[in-house]
Amino acid sequence: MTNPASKPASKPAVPAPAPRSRSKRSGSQLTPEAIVQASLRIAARGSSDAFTVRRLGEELGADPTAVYRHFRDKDELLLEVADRTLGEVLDSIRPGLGWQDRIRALADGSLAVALKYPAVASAMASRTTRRANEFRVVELILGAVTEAGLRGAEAAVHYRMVGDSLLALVGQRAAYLLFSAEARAADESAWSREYRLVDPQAFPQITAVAEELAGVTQDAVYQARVEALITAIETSVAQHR
Amino acid sequence: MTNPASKPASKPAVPAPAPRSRSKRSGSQLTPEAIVQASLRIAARGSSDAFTVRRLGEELGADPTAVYRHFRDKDELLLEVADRTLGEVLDSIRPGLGWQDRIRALADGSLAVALKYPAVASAMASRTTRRANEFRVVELILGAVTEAGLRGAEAAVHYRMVGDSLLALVGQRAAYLLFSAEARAADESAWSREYRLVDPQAFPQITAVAEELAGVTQDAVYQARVEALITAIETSVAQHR
DNA sequence: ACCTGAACACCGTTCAAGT
DNA sequence: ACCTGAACACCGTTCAAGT
Repeated sequence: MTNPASKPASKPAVPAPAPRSRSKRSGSQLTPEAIVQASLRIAARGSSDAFTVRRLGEELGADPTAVYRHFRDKDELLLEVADRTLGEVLDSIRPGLGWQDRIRALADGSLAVALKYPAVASAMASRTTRRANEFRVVELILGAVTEAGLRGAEAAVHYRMVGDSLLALVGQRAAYLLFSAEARAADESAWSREYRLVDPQAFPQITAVAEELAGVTQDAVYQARVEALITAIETSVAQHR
Repeated sequence: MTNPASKPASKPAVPAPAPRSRSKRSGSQLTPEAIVQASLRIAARGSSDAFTVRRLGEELGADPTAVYRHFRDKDELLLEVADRTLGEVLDSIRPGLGWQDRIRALADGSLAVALKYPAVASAMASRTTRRANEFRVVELILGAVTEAGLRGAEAAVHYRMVGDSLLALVGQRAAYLLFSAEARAADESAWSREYRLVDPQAFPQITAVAEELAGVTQDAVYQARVEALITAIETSVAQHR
């Protein structure tokens, strides 16, 4: 209902009268769907292939500017692509879970999809698609906080807490994946080396846990952040009882 | 001091012995400090002035490429500028607070500074400066989680949870501030209008709290996210007792 | 109706040339 | 030793021209 590619390939099995002359010239023949699919392929290549409209034209075998006949600008295309990836997230969540596990599954699925299409997740960290699948995600989170026991304004603000936090969390991970190997190496050396060489007088706390700081994994931080959201909901429920 | 025409008509009344020949030609005479200060001025102008090296050259009254004599690339300059803004955050935290209020003060200060220099906060949401003031922030957060009662690996992972979450939170708010007015309006209309027009059959949860969703303020979400971090630390302390 | 391709107004960065 | 300015390799987007 909300998807723009609403033309349903409606020609049935009966032989089409004219084979729709299309391979004539440059073979392009664009559709919004083809553009979205090409965008997803490029985004899935991660840092090895930038998601630019010129690269997109190449992938489509068309002039770079041809996409402007189907999308107002690159941002509108990005919103559509992002909503498509949200569909992948939703499809990955199996039914029948309790509210805590539903949030965990949403977080896990979001992270997996964000790492699959890092350019999309990184660009969407502060955005809202306002498209079909986003409404489904909102419904999912609201269902979870309601099942937990929150109502009204309390449910609304906790939905926003969860939604914004997950978006930021997976956006951060995706952006990290897009960094140059050099920048990532510098970042990791901070934890593994620089924090061990700090002045113990000036930084006693860092000195005390320098070893443990180097051992913290991204997955441990991810899990702590997701569990913090769940705990916050539980705490709010307990307070409003 | 803020005007770009920095030629100060500097010949004083009394003839200085050797006036350190500098105002000779183009009057630029760059230093790393002057470049950082100019960057902060530009960043403080928000979305009305993009933080580009060409704009920076203009602000300095020098050729845009002159900054490359003092910083390896734009990223290194950004890291230096970001660490400077971290100093502003630290200066805003008054001493003598308990660990919870220390985290709240850090969050409040970070938000204020992020909204003051949105281009910097937005670019740093997934980064680490590895510079002096960042070490001070790490020490502050570690001190808070230690005072709360966490030790070793548990303290380390909770430090990362707090640090990464605050970075993401204020980065999101800063990025939102940089959006075009048009994009912001579209975002707000989602909450105030589109969510009220949703199909009640397909989206019962959204329908139930559509009114409250429109009423959620950014400040309420911000507070919920900060309190979630504090609650997570308290919960972890209670569990490990 | 849709695609092409030149063109525009930007980016960050390099490098030979100036002083 | 430091700054300049042309130049390069990119961006997203517009628009007249093609078919």
